[in-house]
Amino acid sequence: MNTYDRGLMWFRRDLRAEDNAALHHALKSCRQVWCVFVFDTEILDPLVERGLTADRRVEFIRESLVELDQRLRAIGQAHGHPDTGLIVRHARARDEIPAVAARLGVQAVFANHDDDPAAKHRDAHVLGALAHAGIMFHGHKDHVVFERREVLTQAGGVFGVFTPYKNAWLKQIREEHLKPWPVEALGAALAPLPGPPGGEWNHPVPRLSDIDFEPTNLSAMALPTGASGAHRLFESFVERIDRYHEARDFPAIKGPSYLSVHLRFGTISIRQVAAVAWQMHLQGIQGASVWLSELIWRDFYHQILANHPHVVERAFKPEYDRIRFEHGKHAKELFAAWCEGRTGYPIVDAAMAQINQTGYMHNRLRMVVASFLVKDLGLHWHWGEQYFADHLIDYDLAANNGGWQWASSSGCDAQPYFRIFNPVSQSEKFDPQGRFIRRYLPQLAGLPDNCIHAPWQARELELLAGGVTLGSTYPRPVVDHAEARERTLQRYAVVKKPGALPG
DNA sequence: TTTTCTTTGCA
DNA sequence: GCAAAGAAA
Repeated sequence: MNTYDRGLMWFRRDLRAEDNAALHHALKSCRQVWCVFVFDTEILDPLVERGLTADRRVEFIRESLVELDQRLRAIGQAHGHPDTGLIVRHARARDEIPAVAARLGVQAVFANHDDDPAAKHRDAHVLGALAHAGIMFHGHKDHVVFERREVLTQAGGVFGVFTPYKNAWLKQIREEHLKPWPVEALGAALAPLPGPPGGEWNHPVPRLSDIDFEPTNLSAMALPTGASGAHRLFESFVERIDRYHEARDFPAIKGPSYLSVHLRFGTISIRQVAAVAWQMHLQGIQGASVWLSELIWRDFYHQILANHPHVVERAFKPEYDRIRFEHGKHAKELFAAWCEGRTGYPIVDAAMAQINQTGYMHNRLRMVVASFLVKDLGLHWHWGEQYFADHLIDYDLAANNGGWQWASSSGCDAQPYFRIFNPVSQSEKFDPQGRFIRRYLPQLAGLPDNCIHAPWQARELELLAGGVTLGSTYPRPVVDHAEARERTLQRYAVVKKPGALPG
């Protein structure tokens, strides 16, 4: 009945032991399955070399692996196999997976698709090495609802605009696309960990220090890790999902699901959450429809990256690569001010304080600070993209790149280049009482609501009463928005094709 | 998932 | 003199 005697399940961005496509298929088609996760030195060593050894993502992964290991043990135990669990390695994954597969004598390796260009490159290498040893490699769709070329235009092309993509997605979706891939019932195929307990192949999940990293403030934050943490967040989000459409744009209130990091690392199944959102959408619950749209954006950007991997290096729209951004000494100073949250625009600085202190930023603010970096400071969107990549706990190449290309107007279905956020009106609109600003910029907390969005316009008396001294306790604005806007319109004029109408 | 400027309409 | 509506970026 089994296709294989022995198999290896390789966990990557799918750190859960439920509704997991590759794990399901491994357990179903092999008599015995080992489970492995590799802390990939190809990814981690550069972080160590750059001194970025306090990384919330590494800690999130580590905590989530502890739970995954426990869960695999519990499932094995329920089937009378007491010695199962997760093998955790710290090595170069492209070499280690073939080595582990050979050591365990498996006939097949199972993993879920990862369409990041670097991951695809790594997987191609692994597949080659495995093939050389006569071992099969099975990849499965798991991370998104529809991947690669599953949603296409009537002409058979890849969608480049969101709305028609979304319409086609909604037309195509069926219950069966969201059915879970069960794991628990198949647990009898989980193999005992090799070697003696405590040995190289049978040890607890390493501590951060074992892999040259150090703890962050993750444990102090209200961000629960692992599959159990994801479920808690999802349960509490479902209670307020009917208000999502009204609440999601206001960073001071609890509008979002806060599931992004869990979807990033697969501690919750996209099918599970999309099924709930879709059912509620069909019942006409507006908040659920809007949230489902966000999940479709996620699929959209993943299929853009899968089909147009050049977006990592270049603008989706080639003419946008003609734009000359600032790059001199002054540009670097402006960039440092943006990174450190001292631009003088409170909403921008509060948002940068949020990412710096927590590794998270509210989505409305991601748009605001991205627009500010590109269209107020005149800096290349790659700079901001890289900063987010280094600091966001939920950093995902497809979504982050899509977001920055959108903000810089260079991407698919991006906002038109002349759509330039005004940081003050965004602040007034989405943080009207300055509650978010006060939370992250306590030095401005004493200002009245009507001054907090643009302290440089406040009267001297109000600043004094609020305990604010511009240029000392809080910076003056590093650029004038109206002037910057004019410069940006000039800068972007090069994308206009002669004779063609913009937009 | 916008902003800004100009025009229009009403007082 | 203002707000609403419309056009342009």
